[in-house]
Amino acid sequence: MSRYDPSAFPPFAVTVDLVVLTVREHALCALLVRRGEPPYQGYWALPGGFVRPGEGLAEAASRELAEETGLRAYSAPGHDAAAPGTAGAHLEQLATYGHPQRDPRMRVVSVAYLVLAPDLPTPRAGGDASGARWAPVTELLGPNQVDGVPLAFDHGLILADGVERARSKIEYSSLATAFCSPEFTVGELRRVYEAVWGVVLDPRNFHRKVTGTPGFLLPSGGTTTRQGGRPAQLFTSGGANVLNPPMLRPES
Amino acid sequence: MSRYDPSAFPPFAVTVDLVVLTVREHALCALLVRRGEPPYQGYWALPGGFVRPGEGLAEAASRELAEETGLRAYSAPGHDAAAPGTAGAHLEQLATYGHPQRDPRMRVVSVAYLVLAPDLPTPRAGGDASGARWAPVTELLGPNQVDGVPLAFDHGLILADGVERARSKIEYSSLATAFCSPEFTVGELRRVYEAVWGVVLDPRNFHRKVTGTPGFLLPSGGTTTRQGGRPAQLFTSGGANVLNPPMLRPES
DNA sequence: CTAATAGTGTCTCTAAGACAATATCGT
DNA sequence: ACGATATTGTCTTAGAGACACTATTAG
Repeated sequence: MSRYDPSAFPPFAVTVDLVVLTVREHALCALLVRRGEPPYQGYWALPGGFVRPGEGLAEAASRELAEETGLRAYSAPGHDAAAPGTAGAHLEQLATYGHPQRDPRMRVVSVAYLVLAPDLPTPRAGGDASGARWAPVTELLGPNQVDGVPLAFDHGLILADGVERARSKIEYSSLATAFCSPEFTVGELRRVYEAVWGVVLDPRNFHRKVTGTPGFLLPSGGTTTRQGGRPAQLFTSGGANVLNPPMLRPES
Repeated sequence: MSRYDPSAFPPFAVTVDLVVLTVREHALCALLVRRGEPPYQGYWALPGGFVRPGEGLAEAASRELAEETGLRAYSAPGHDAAAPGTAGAHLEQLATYGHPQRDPRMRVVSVAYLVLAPDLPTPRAGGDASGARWAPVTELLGPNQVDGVPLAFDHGLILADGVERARSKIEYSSLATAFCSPEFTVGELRRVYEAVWGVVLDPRNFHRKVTGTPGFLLPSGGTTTRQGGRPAQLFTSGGANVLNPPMLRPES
């Protein structure tokens, strides 16, 4: 068989799976859906589905995200305005999983995408999922499980990779702002870092650092007192893709 | 159609493409093969090929690498001993490319892998390739081309992503040692950084930095004078996956 | 000897971490 | 006033970059 012979290719199914992360109540949470049919019926799984003919991979991920959560995603550059009543979310490709036996029925290659979203109302169940929930990732990692039951397929592994990507990427990019509303305070951003890394940060050093890193934050002019205490300045993301100097994770 | 209905999936072909990088004569070079058949007949392309039924993705990448170069690859953890007469190479997944029209004949999703190898004898042409060569990446990037002709398919984009991954990953990992022979000197390692980043580094500060970073280098005891001048200590890779503090790319 | 590369030391400056102190709100 | 959060400032220390200097080889 020649290298690119189109008439003799082995048959594969291609799916996308989504690691959708948000910060809720000071904890990093992942979106799970309950499978309504075999295999793994009744198990919790990552949202996802088949890539359609003629549809790009990121496009498929974006579509599945909208179907299951109503979220509108923007890929890395060029933040599309979100439609009214919906919120924007960061979307990027994570990795591809293609172990021959990862699906018991047939050969499935799944391209996983990572989505970072601000805190949202409880997800709506969409598609074939018979339920959806946010679960704190600390409960899902380790022996990956929900109430003692692991996630379907290799989704525990995919989730772990997604969480690790998010934890490392907020070090050297302004991606942590994707977990915040369009306007946010330094304190809110700090609580995002604390939740994602699972650490406690010094508010004074954090403030000096983020406001002193070029391109990280843009003052929007307003102030808010929604956290109580002295009113805090509001910022929007400066959109810098790479932070210099980077934010450093403690205890390393 | 339900989310994972195995009887109604759209047909995809799945391939692997390889971005194989090495440092030759103080330049970062990529391995290209010449296509022997349409489409893009006569164009230079990345090595690659179909994933076989029952074969994992990394396994397919490893097989294609061996077929086209004789290189034996090791995935990130657990460096397998290379077979006699062959050299080991680092292999990791890069990204997946699935634009619906990326192959003019049919729907092909390609999982790209990044391979970092020490300098080697000129590659042997294998498989259907009617030729193979190392090309400096500085000539291939920008308006991606070889002698004014772009690479086949979207391989220019894949190559650019692979080079960027290599450039950023040697900052915070000991991966640069994958470009060196098993035993190497600090000067040889510095020339790797200079070639990959396209910069000139201060030999004195570089020496202080790499020898002072825990887990980066292990003294092997021997010395060599293969560079001329005062004999240099030989080191092996310390295997640290994450460098702390990281190597910093100048001019940022 | 000179040329070349290896390796050490010294100085300056940036920035991280540990705090003290002040500012401005809700109650 | 009190408690909470925001923000500024100060001190100490680690580490990056510039660069003088010494060490050890080949020719």
